[in-house]
Amino acid sequence: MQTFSVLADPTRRRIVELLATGDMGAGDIHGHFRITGPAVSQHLKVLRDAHLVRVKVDAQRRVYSLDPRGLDELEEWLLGVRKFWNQRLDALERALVADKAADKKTPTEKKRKS
Amino acid sequence: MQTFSVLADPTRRRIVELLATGDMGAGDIHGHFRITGPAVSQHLKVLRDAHLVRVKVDAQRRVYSLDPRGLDELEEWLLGVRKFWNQRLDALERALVADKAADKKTPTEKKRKS
DNA sequence: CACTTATTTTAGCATTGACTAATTTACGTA
DNA sequence: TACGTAAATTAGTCAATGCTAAAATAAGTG
Repeated sequence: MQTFSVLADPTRRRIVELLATGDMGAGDIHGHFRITGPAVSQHLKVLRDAHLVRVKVDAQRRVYSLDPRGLDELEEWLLGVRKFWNQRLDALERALVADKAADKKTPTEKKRKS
Repeated sequence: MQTFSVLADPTRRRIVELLATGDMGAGDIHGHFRITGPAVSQHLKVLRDAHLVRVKVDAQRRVYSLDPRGLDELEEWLLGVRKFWNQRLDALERALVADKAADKKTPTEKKRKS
């Protein structure tokens, strides 16, 4: 999961946001930033390696577009964490429901955490 | 969105994954890694500042748990990007459908990009 | 109060990584 | 082939950050 460190850079995040709105040549991307062309090129290489963007070569122009694989990987990690997290919350809720049921049988006796 | 740089560190990511399965004291977390206690403590501070975990003080023990806010922020960014991206794909599909409809009217004449 | 346990804070070091300037590669055109 | 444009690569610098060791804080215990 290099995806996180790749998107940790604000410039690279903005490039992804930019490409979400439409495909774009390397020069066009460069136009949105104050940094030099090589800097943008380096960021694009990192994004390519992480499968967050892809290139289509058209003569000496390179047209960049979003690659869904990178974002998918991100989402999978997020879902994985949430899955375990929700299982815990569900178990907690079941315990509370069971507790409430026990209360109903002996309403005057309050249950406390051991 | 410091969330990405915070989760860029693999140790911090594992701490989040760990806490997704259940709350845990700082010492218990430390037990899962080879690095020193202070290193873990520093990571926990970073995670706290990013609202990815929170602490409950119990005497000299600190019990850590997941804080949903951090992950929510992450998901919002992801959804934002996907939103624009899907809008583009939808527009593209509409164009293709319109193109196909035009083809139906004049089946022998193939439409090409501009 | 001295002592132990649990954890954080501080200081200093080593590595990583983002940037610029200079060079290189690749393609199209006079 | 020489030239111009588009983009990538290389080399070197500087700041950010993760680590350890040492010290500090805080709470319970003899």
